[in-house]
Amino acid sequence: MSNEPATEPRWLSDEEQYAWQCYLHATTLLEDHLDRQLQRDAGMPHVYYGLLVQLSRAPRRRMRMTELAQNAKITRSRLSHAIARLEKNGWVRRENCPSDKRGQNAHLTDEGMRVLEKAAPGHVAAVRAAIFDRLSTEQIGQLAEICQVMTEGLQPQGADLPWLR
Amino acid sequence: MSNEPATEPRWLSDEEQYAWQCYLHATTLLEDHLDRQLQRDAGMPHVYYGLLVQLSRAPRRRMRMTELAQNAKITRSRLSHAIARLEKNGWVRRENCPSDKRGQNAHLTDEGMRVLEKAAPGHVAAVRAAIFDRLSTEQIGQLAEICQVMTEGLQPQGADLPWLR
DNA sequence: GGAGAGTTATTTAAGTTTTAACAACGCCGG
DNA sequence: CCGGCGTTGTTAAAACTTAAATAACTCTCC
Repeated sequence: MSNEPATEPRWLSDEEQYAWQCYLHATTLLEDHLDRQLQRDAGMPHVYYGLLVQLSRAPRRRMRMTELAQNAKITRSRLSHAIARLEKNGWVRRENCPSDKRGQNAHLTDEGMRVLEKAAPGHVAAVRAAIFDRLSTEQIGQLAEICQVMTEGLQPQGADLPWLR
Repeated sequence: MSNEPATEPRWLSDEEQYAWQCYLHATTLLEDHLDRQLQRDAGMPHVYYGLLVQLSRAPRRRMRMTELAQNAKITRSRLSHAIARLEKNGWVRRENCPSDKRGQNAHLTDEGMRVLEKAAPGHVAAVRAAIFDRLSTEQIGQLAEICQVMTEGLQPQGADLPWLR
């Protein structure tokens, strides 16, 4: 077993390097932008908002911690902290899972639902303004396609597909 | 001056919503992946690595703090902390700016350069494996184009273009 | 049934990021 | 020259994330 690179590393071509710069700039700017927008208008960062969205779409607004973490692409640890905070806000409550004594369900409260409904229009508007009102229909399809390919390569091996929709 | 939305919010279409999910998943997975890869192989997160890259490309491996922050798309505060950490590692050193007594130059040390050179091949390989070896030439162009459009809408108004390359 | 292995969720500590406030300096106009 | 205003970079405190360790529970297999 050896660690040295099998060959001279294949560097990025000019086009690739350029695309990579563009990608990094765009994604960090967007994430920052959405974080600020939501922090200002809803009092929480983007990831936390995403958790509420997930819960709002789940049956009975409840979801097991692990499932929620997987859907949101975050670690269980991070989720624990996040839910603790959201619980303090009164937007989520924890419940013991009846079928598995280890388990917890995160439950979006009515108040959490209200907060979400109040924040959603502004958030959608921000997302629109940053992306979908700027791209052609064609480009939106291309973006989805590209991101799918990326995800395939990054998804932990054997992650249970189908993973979206 | 009123705050209510002028009209019913325009929600995302199915295609847009799908693309948005794909985007969020792909970008968070990639960022996590690169963070882990670099943490493991180079002892620093992706953003910090990006700072070293910027410095390595600058004349005399030096750059003013504000300029570095702008290029890396992070706040000056965040940069201060980051440079403090990198300085502790011996990879960067601060120097007073001769022309402006308020200013500081971040200087990539020889040791920092070695760390960077050692980490670069693995990092490029990871980026390749996640993106560029999976996308067609056409898609790479599309990605760059899309990210450019996004960036245009997010760049702080009047940011001094031309901003890349 | 029970040992061993895997799963679920949390906790602790360390590291990172954000926000707001601040000190120090440069620049411009009177 | 000097007062006001903008800039540069840092800092303190709070918030957030990560990594590793842990307690409690389930599952598998004999």
